Amino acid sequence: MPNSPLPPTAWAVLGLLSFPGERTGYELKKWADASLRFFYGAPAFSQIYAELRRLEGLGYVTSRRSGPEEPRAKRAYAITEAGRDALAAWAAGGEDVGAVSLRHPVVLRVWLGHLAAPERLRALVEEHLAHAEGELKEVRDALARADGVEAWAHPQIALRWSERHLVSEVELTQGMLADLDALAHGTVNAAPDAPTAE
Amino acid sequence: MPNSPLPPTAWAVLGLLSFPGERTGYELKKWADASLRFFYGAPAFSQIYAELRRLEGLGYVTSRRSGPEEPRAKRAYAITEAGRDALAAWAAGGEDVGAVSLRHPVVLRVWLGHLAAPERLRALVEEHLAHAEGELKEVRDALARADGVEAWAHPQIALRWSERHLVSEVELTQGMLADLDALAHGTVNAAPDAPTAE
DNA sequence: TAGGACATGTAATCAGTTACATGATTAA
DNA sequence: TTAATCATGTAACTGATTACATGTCCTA
Repeated sequence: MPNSPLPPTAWAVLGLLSFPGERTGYELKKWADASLRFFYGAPAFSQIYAELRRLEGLGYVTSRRSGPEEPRAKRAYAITEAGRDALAAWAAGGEDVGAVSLRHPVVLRVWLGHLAAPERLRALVEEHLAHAEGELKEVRDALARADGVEAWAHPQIALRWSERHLVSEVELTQGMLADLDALAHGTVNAAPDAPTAE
Repeated sequence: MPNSPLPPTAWAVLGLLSFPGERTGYELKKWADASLRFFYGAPAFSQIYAELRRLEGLGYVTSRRSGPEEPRAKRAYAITEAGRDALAAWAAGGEDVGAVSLRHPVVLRVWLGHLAAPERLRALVEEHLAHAEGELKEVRDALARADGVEAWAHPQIALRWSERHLVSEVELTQGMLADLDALAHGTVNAAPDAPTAE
C-alpha cells in the first residue's frame, strides 16, 4: 500500500515539509543548506524539485501556484495527511534504518600519506581544520537562529548533535595533526621508497 | 596528460594497491571492508572489479592471470609507476580535496522526532549505540592487526582517527539519548519561548 | 556432501550531480 | 543598470548498488 521504497532524500524533503507551513522548492533548498546538511547533506536544487514532483505524484504533498496577488510566480508545497502518515511510518523505521555513510577525503589522503610530501599533507589537514571550524561556527549560528525560527525541539536536538559532532571533528583533526607530527620528527621511519622489508 | 578526473573511489582502489604486493579484486574488497570502510566506505565487489579494469585501461595497474601452478584461477593486480605517480599527484590534492560527506539516518530520524513515539525513537537510537560500539570493537581489532600485517604508519594514523571517531560517535549518541530523555520528562533546558535575547 | 569462502563477472537500475537555460524581482 | 537573489526547471551523465549467474576449492 503506502510504501514504494523511496530514497532517504525523498523522506528528508518530505520531512522539511512536515513542519508547519507551506514552502517552495527554493525555500526547501535554503533550509536544507542551513540545517539538514550538517547530518545528512543537502540535495541539489534539481533533485529537490524532482522529489517534490514525485511526492506529489504519490499524493504525499500538494502544491499551489501563487496567484497574481503575489509578486513572484512560484509553487508552494504542503504535506498531506497521507504524506504525514507515510513519513511517520518511515521514521518509525521498520527494522533497518540504514547505515551511516561517511566519506572523508582528508583522512583518505592521510591514509595514502606515504605518497605525499609531509608538509603538503600537513597543509591539507590544516586546511580541513580551518574548514571544520568554519562549519562549527555555522552550525552554532543555525542553533542560535533555531531559538526563534526553528523552535521545534527535535530539530534542535539534531543541531545540537551536529554541533558536538563538529567540535569532535575539530579535535579529531588536531589529533591527526599531532600523529603526523610525531611521525615526522623522530619516532618512525617514513621512508618513501622503503623496500618490501617486513 | 595523466588526469582524466577519476572518482575518489578509483583512487582509493589504486591506493589499496599502492602498498607492497599484488592483490586480487577479492582481496581488495576484504581489505576495504576491514579498513577503508571506517573513513571512506567500502565499494561493492562489482565496483572494485570495474575500477580495476578502468585503472588497467589507463595503465595505472597491470594484471596477471594465475598460472596452472596456483590452485585457483584468479587475476592479481599490481600498481605501475605511472599509477603511483598519478596517485601521488592526486593525493597531493591540487586545490580542492572535496567535501566530507556524511549521511546519518539515525540523526535524520531524530530530527523528525515529532512524528514518532518517544519510546520507538529511543529504541532506534539505542540500537545505533550498540551498533557503534560494535564498530568500535572492530576498528580496534583492525588496529591490533595493523601492528603486524599493516605496519605502515599512515594507514595506522587513519585507523587511529577512525577509532577516536567511533568513540566520539558513541558519546554523541549518548548525548542525543540524554537530550531525548530531557525532552520526554519536562526537564527541557530548551525553553519553548526563549526570547530572541541578544 | 554440504556449506562456506574464494573468485569474477554481467545487467539493470537509480540516486544524485553538474551544466545549462530562463526569467522575474529586488537592492546597490 | 547591474548584480544578487528568487524561482524553476531540463539534459546528460555517472557513481554505485543490488540482484543475478557461475564455478572452484576447502573443510567439517
